Amino acid sequence: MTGELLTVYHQLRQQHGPQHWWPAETVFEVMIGAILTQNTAWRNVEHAIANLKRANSLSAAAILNCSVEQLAELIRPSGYFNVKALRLRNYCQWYVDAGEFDELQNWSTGTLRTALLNVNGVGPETADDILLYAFERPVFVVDAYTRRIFSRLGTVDAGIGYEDLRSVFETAVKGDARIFGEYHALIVMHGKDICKTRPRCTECILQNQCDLMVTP
DNA sequence: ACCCAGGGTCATA
DNA sequence: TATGACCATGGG
Repeated sequence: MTGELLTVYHQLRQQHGPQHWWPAETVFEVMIGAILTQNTAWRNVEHAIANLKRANSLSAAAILNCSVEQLAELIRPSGYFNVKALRLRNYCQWYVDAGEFDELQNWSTGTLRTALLNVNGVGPETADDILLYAFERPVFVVDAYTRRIFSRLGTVDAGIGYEDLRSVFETAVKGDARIFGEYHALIVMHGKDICKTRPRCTECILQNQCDLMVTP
């Protein structure tokens, strides 16, 4: 990794320490969590996943065996429960049809990404979450924090598109999945634990400007 | 009471 | 291709 992106990585790493993401017990839990966390606080997703576990429904077969109404009720705390229930079903149907992890593991990253994006309810960020944290492919997950931080630092234009910003990171970072995962985790952690609650806190290392993270 | 969170789809111009 | 409406809970 080189340049400003390396500098910021070290600053975030020094401030927050190692993250060891994604918080999940299995690769399937990563996939479900990636869908449930769309525009939703992770805390709410934890409740939904706990409900699925309690109902012994955290598997593709169990989810496909539920009615959408039952599924929606289980994931209610994660918000958008009606659309997300359909998205989970769409994903699980594709996953089972494709041969699940043991088969998908053999697909190239490009083929797998295209297939994921073809599932209704899986967009670029969700696909990259799954590619990185479930399949351990070296892709960078771009989120709202990434664009906000690096456009304000002047690294990229504020209106840069998802694919262009992903390309900037993947070109500069050039590492394995572990480093991509740590970087994304650090960006999210910086947003929700420090800058969100303490605008202008003096502990922030990003040019001493925690207001970088405050919504414009 | 108000604001937003680890997005994505669909209709419209 | 580019905006806008819509989805919905829980914590600050």
